Amino acid sequence: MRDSQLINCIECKGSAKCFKRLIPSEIDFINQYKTHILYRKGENICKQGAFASYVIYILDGIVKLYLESPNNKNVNLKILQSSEFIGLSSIYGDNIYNYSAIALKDSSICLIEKNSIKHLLNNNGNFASEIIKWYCKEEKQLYYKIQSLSNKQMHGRLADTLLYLCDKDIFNNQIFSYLSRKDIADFAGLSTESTVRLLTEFKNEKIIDIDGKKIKINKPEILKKISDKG
Amino acid sequence: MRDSQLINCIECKGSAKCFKRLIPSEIDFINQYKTHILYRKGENICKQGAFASYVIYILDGIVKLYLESPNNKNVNLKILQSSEFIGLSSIYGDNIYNYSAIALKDSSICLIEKNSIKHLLNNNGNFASEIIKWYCKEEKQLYYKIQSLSNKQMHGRLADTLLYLCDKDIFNNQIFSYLSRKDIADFAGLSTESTVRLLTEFKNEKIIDIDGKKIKINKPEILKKISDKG
DNA sequence: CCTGAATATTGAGATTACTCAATAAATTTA
DNA sequence: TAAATTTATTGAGTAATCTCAATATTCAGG
Repeated sequence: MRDSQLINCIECKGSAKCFKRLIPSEIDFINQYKTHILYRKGENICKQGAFASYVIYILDGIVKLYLESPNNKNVNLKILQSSEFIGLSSIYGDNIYNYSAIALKDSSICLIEKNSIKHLLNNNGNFASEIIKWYCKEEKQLYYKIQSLSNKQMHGRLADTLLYLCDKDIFNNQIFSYLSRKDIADFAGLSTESTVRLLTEFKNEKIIDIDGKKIKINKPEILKKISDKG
Repeated sequence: MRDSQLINCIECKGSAKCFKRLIPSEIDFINQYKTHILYRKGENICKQGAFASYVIYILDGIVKLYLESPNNKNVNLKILQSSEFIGLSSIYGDNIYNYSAIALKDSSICLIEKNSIKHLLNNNGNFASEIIKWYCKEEKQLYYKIQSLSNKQMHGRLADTLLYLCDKDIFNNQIFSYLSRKDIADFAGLSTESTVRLLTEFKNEKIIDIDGKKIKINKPEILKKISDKG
């Protein structure tokens, strides 16, 4: 589904902070090099290892970013929503996506030609600065993830995952309705069974409430303590 | 030890690619906002959680970057050498270092005022682009690390670590003389004892050669296979 | 060159977390 | 709505990896 004609960058409401740093002629420029697509729930938006000739921008939707391994296990990196980029790093580097992304619900996506973004980066330091800001945040999250995965055991890792997925500043509590137990497990780096067992344990200790797929944190302080202890 | 007077950015030979994108007046500018310091082996160059008011640039040396956890375990992120930055992400973000760095041998370091870098980023898209290039590479490495830590078991993780540390394009084979078994363990996310046992195992299978601290890969194909299998 | 401290190695036992299998619940499809 | 499929849950056994303790080796300082 393609409708570049219909959606115009100039009046686009889903515009990220960095686009606000562009002057009108630059917005016009980028408008020529983008395509708009609707992805259905469950569809792959990008595939780890595939050629990356455009940068993906989420206008509206929920997308799961994850890494695939040869041994057929996945790690979930993060959930992306409106106004977020996928595949920025393909601008430089290998011309290949470093991760896979899948739509968790129908999602409205813009594909932007890599070279047009590159052009803007070279010519507009303000725009580039915003992108660098994005990388700063991103980097910090990845460090946090590495720390969690390598230094903590099950309880701590699941606590980290729940604290992330229950963060009100990022998600509304609907997010769990899009996630399976395996999704949660892949965030925490656990097997699905271990995840289920631990969730029940947390529930029995009244740390969380479980209602079908919905999970709610009851005692964030305790969960934070579990996260810190590892 | 401080000698900004002596070392001048204009004729500095340790200059990274991004600095080559600066015009003379900009180099002059940055020259005013930097300090040069010598760190001795074993000294902390930056500390996770500490205020970050400058960006650190390695003129010459070997530096270990690592994450600390509340539960007193470390993960090693990477070894940095000449012409590399530390703490770039503090430019935006929290004003705090997200990791610690320690000198593995006497290292010559430049401290550059954060705001002067920020100024250049905003005004020189070419410079900013080089920094973004750096982030692209960085991000990829971090993904690889996450994948290794969360999807692989001991053998695969140690194989990844050895393949990294033995990479001729990055290090000469001296690098191991600066690393303890615990350092290697912290790269692979293993206990020191498990690391030692596995190294012996690899040695007995003639996959690697061990001579004291020095480690050499004998059969890279096999090690890669172990890495892939996880 | 000797001595004390730090690092490396090995073994045994304990713990963590996984896998496999069976069952239950939820969701989709016909 | 019923059947088929997928997802979630639970239990039991097993594999992976860690911890602790003992010993050996290396390294640094006097």
